[in-house]
Amino acid sequence: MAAKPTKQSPIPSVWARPRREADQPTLSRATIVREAVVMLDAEGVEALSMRKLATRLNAGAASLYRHVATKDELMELAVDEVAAETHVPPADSPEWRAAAAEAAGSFRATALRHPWLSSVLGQAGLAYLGPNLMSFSERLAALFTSAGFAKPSGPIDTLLSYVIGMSTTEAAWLITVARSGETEADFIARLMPAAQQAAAVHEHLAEGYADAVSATVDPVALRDEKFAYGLDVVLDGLALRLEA
Amino acid sequence: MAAKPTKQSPIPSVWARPRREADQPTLSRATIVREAVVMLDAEGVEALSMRKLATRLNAGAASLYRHVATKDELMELAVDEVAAETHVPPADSPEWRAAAAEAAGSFRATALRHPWLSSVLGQAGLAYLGPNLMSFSERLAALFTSAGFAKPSGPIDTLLSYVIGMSTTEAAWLITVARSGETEADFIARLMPAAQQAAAVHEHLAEGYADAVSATVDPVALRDEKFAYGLDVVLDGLALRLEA
DNA sequence: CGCTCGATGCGAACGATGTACGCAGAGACA
DNA sequence: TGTCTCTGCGTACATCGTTCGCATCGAGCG
Repeated sequence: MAAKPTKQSPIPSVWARPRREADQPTLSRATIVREAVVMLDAEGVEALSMRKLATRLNAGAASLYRHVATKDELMELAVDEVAAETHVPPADSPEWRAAAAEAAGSFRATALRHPWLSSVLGQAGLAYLGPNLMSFSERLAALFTSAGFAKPSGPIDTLLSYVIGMSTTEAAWLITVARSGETEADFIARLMPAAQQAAAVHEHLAEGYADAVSATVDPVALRDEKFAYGLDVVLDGLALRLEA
Repeated sequence: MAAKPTKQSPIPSVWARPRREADQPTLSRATIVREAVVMLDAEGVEALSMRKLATRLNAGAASLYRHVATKDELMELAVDEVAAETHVPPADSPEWRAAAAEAAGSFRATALRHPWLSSVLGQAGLAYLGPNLMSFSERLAALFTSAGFAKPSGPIDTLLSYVIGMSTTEAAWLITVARSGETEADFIARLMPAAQQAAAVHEHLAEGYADAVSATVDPVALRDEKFAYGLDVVLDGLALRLEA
């Protein structure tokens, strides 16, 4: 609605009156959250303001508050919205390790697809009660109990902590890269001198950086590998617990 | 300096002129960062504004920008400031597992002491190059290489990811609790009905919540235990890698 | 001793933000 | 036709991060 009415209210005619526009359905919690996610993906967390979001929806800023109590609440809804993208294999799959690995990878993938997610997860208002995150946990619980763990909360928390921690770090890195406007490889190349200088005092770190400089490989593959390594470590540790 | 001069510049007398106050040394990057940490600890991340911080330092808001380029930069400095509180045992300690566990616990402790840390870590501007965080990594690298790992970056990233993930979750929870003004136990009690209802649809989760309700134990001890479990899992996984 | 100069502090202002208030129109049901 | 509820929104307020230009200070130098 509201196809920008002119400043002064004009002739009070039915025809001049703004008509509900059919293309943009109506303002609703769902449309608001969906558009918020689009904006967050496109411009990051600090570019999302209630006013800009409202403008995108052909609405006034105050209108949003009819469907959403507060911006923080909007954020929680946005988190749960993208949580729907995660995928956990069914519990009856024969190999629990592969299933857990796939669930973990799926979480990481959505966290990297929506890098703002990680910044928001650390914020206060717990979105952990949202239906989609809930069902993610539930499916993990099903997976681990069917795998033989007596109490699945231990494995769940361990796996999720690792995945969240790694994804947060990666997402923060990706945001920084994106902000530079360069490709990841170029950004790394430009950052190396400073990093090396900062690491020069620390013998063990300097060694690692020296390696990194020679390896001009695909940075994406490098991150994938790093994630896989830690994931394997965690799953190994869990497997050990399964035999007792 | 500047003990609030009166609005109109009064009689231009030496005695009326504001004098440098000796008790509050001077405005400097160090004092600013230190006070910022105090405010963050006391009132959380959203309560820290440049104006309020300046007022606390008997200064004008604009003055802060002589020592700090931007608020984001201040935050990075604050992160590195508290990173100095972490502790890693010397590399030559006989038992690398105990040493790694102590380092991890130390990180978690400071993350819980400064719950705003986790929210900021997920934010963009990488503070990972700060000197204190650097030396934390360095000491971890020393520890793991001395333990026998060929390339310490794998274990470091794995361990840190787990610790960061778990601490972030815990800190977010603690912030929510603190905001309620209740004790953690009371808050849990008040939250249980809603959580149970939300979990009711999910059979495996409902089970876990049923457990939690009967266990009216110390919530702090429960969190400690949860952290220790996951930490053991990670260290077991790493130990496995050491034998190959 | 007097002058200059760079460093430091800050009042005021700008644009943007999240949100409260109260009115206006629209559809439902009497 | 009249009333009531729901939805949209113009306006306003307090607060925010940050910039600009000026005032002040102390050190160095002639």
